[in-house]
Amino acid sequence: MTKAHEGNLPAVTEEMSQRFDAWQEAGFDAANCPVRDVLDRVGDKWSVLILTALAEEPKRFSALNRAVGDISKRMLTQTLRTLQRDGLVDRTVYPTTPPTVDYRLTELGHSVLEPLSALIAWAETRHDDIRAARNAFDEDEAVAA
Amino acid sequence: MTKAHEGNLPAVTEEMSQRFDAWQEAGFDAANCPVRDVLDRVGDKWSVLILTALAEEPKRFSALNRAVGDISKRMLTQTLRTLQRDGLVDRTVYPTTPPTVDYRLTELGHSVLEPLSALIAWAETRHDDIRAARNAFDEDEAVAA
DNA sequence: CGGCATCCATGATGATACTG
DNA sequence: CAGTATCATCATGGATGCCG
Repeated sequence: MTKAHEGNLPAVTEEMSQRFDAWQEAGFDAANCPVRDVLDRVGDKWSVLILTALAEEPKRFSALNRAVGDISKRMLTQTLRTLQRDGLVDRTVYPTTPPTVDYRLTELGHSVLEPLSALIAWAETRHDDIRAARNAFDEDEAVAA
Repeated sequence: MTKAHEGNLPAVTEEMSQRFDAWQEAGFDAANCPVRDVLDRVGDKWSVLILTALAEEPKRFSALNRAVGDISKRMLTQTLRTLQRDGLVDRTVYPTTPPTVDYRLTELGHSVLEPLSALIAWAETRHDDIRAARNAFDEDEAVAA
């Protein structure tokens, strides 16, 4: 019954349970939850990619479009607007013809790279484990059927 | 033009741009992207909440149902299945009548709490900034209209 | 170049009822 | 208790075409 993780990560475990208890007591209003707010942006299809693309230097709309790859102009515009609205990205228009617009991370946008980078690193180092678990699960399922 | 964030977080910035370059070179297959895999789970409506609820101790289905709050049995089942499939959660059935089932984090599940906790902490400390940015943005929009 | 408006397909989520 | 099955709904995202 005892798994390999008994007592391995007490600090974070403690942290998370306390957070959960706090949410419980506060009633946990999902509509106004900071975590949900952030995860909505982190969880959508393009935000993380755009944030990453802007990490090094500001980029223009069309440069972003090329950099991100197969994103449509519609989604690029929409995602950038949301990131801008949330204060993660700054939009600058230069009154040239044709118009020139560039996007850059704000201080807030830069600061989110830190926790985000940790999550991405976890994803990359642990992805093999996820894939293995997935294959095992699907095989068991196939046997059961 | 120079913002307050010039040269503030060089390490993470560097990390992220290198990651982005690596993705570019590799062709960035979105269908088989580790980050996308993780974000899909982190970004959905219930996974983080369930992971958090299971941080301290294993819980039974109905206990989870109560703990998480307004989740439907349907979504609880579905989310738990996915978490189990990805190897983050372990499901144990005790052959009693009526049936007893409990869910607990695997080592992999525990390990993701670390980067996740950092992201949640960021969300909670920076949420005021996000809200402020959002209000400012919406006001400007209202003025323009 | 940097968008916006429109339409549409898909998947995610919710409500409800039923079951071993 | 711990689900499954079915249907309805809604948000997300893609395709296309137009504009200053």
